[in-house]
Amino acid sequence: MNSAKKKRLEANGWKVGNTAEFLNLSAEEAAYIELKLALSKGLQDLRKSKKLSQVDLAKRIKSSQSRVAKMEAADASVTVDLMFRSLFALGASRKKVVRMLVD
Amino acid sequence: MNSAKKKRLEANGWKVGNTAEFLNLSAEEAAYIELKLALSKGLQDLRKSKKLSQVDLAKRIKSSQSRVAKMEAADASVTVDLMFRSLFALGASRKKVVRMLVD
DNA sequence: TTGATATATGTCAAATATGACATATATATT
DNA sequence: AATATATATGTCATATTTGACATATATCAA
Repeated sequence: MNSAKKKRLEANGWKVGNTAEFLNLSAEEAAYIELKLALSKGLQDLRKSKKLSQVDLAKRIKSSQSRVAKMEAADASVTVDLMFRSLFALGASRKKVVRMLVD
Repeated sequence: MNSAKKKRLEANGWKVGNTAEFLNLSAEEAAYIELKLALSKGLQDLRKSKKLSQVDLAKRIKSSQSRVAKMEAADASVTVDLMFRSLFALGASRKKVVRMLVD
C-alpha cells in the first residue's frame, strides 16, 4: 500500500496495519503461528506426495485421523512438537524440514 | 571406520554402528533429538549474547530459571515448542531461528 | 442420487509438560 | 577462604496436549 492511500484510509477512521496488528498479535505470537503454518503446509504436502490418507499417516505416528487433520489445519490445540515428529516419521530429514521453514 | 577394522571388531563380538544405533534410536527419534540440541545451543548462545541470566530470560517468558536451565540442557522434559517460543521472545526472527537449524 | 472414501470439527479422560519451589553445585569477586 | 551470583537437578500440583471417539461435511465414482 502506498503512503497516500494509507493516509486517506486513516483519515476515514481506518487503522492500517499488517495481519499481526489486525489480530493483535505480538511479534512472538506471529512468529510462532507462521512457524505452525509452514509446518502444517509442509506436512500436508509431504503426506500427499506419498499418496497417504490422513488415516494412513495417523497409523504411522500412532495418532488419530482427527489429530492429523488438526495438524494440517494448524489448529491451536496442536503443538509444533507433534508436527516435527510427524514430519520425521514420514522420513523427512532435518535438512528437508528446514527447507520448509525458509519462506 | 574402514571395513577391515569393522570386521575385526565384529569378529570380537562388538556391535558397530553410529550413535543412534548405540542408543537404540530410530531415525525419527534421532532427528528430533538433534533438533532439540540445535535449539538448546541456539537459545543459550542468544541469551548469552544479550547478557541475560537464566533468571532474566525466565522472567521474560514467564517461566522459571529451572525450566530455562532444562531447555538449555535439552532435557527430555521440555518440548521444542517452548524452545521456539523462547527464541521468538528473545526477538529472534524466523530466519534467524532457521539458520540455527541448518548444521 | 446413492454409496464410498476422505477430511473437518467438537468433546473428553488420560497422558504429558509446565511453573514453582527446594536445594545442590558451579563460578566468580572480594 | 568466604560471600555472592549463576546454573543444575529433582519433585510435584496444575495446566495443557493427546489419542480416541462421534459425527458433520466434503469429494468422487457409479
